[in-house]
Amino acid sequence: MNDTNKSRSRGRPRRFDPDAAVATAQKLFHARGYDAVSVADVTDALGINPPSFYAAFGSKAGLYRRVLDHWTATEAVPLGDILRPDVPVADALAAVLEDAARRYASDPAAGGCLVLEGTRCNDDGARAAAHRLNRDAEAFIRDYVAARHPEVADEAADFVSMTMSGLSAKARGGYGLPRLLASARLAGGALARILPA
Amino acid sequence: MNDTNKSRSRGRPRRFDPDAAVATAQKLFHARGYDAVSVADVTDALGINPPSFYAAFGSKAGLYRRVLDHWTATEAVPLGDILRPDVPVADALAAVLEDAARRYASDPAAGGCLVLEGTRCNDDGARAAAHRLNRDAEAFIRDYVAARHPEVADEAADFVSMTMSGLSAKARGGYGLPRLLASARLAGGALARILPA
DNA sequence: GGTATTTTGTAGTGAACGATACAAATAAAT
DNA sequence: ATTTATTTGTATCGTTCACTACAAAATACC
Repeated sequence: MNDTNKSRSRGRPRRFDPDAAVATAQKLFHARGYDAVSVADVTDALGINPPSFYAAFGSKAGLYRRVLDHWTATEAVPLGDILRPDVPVADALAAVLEDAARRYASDPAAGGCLVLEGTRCNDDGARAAAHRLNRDAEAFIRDYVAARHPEVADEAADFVSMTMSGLSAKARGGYGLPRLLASARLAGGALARILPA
Repeated sequence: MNDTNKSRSRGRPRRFDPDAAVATAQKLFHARGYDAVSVADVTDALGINPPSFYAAFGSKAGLYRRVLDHWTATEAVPLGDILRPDVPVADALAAVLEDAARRYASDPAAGGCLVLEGTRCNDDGARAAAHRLNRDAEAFIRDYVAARHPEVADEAADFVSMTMSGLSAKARGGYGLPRLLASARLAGGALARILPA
């Protein structure tokens, strides 16, 4: 509201772009996990000092929340695109698993899914933020299945979610694309048994 | 060698039993994970002081290694019992997944598999120890499958391992036995497609 | 009983963590 | 040019971590 360009940026200009900083921090968090990345790691990578960091992001968890938002907008599995109403449900869910396998393996330096791995960190606020995103995704999948197969919606959504967690864990453990893809396809095939076209 | 009962225990006797201490520590590590358990947490739970702890276990990672040994001997999925040569491979692997689901859900306070969760901790030594156990289990499964279905041994072992990681993650996330079991059975069913009886 | 040996309790080590106090430095607004 | 708001660099703060030095206490051996 009072953030018009009238009273903006009086004084020394920022030496860094917050959006670019979020992208850099995302790489760090993705590669090493929330707990293993210190604020000093971030400030070193950005070439800034702690006060600038806290002025921009408030806290380590605050930066992580912005990283999660950036991730969901750019690199998360696009559930809204894949879960189409004109495709058999089993095929759509199998496509989600395949897409997850490809994304988790796309960056060998990174490790699995930023959100799923974030749900295991030791900071309450950061873990809660990641859990919230994960629950939203699970609910989205469950609702998609329920529209056509309500009696197995919970079972199918749980299985997809469980498989994505397993794929993410294995990606973090060093599995490459071929192995992840094979496991994802095997899991996807299982869905056809409870979700007839 | 010179640990005969001749030169044993001169001075004040131990106030705690190391074996019972390992069991107590196992509960702590299992419930909260390696990183979230401090040495102070352990010494408080045991009613001992840090010097006694370090005299008995050497280090936090040293205690963890003993906890892992105790776990594999008592609470790990008994692969040697389940993977029998007189059972169809697909059935045996499905039984492994079911057993894992039951074990991971058996203690609501605990979270998943001690070993699998340990592979994600931030201590190099502890993580390596957990990874080693996990690799051994994977190799055991792979060898079992290879004896009768060598062409799909890697694929099947990867899938079982990935599913166990997913089950453990979901157990840690709060899923109860019914949901874990449903996902485990769905995954087990997928194995029948590549492992004909 | 005296002595040797081991564990105990207290206290504290250095390092790393997330987060700040404070004043010099800088550039827009007047 | 002066003022004013903001960021910067430096130097921490307080806490927690894994781990240890040291001396008093307690028991087995002689």
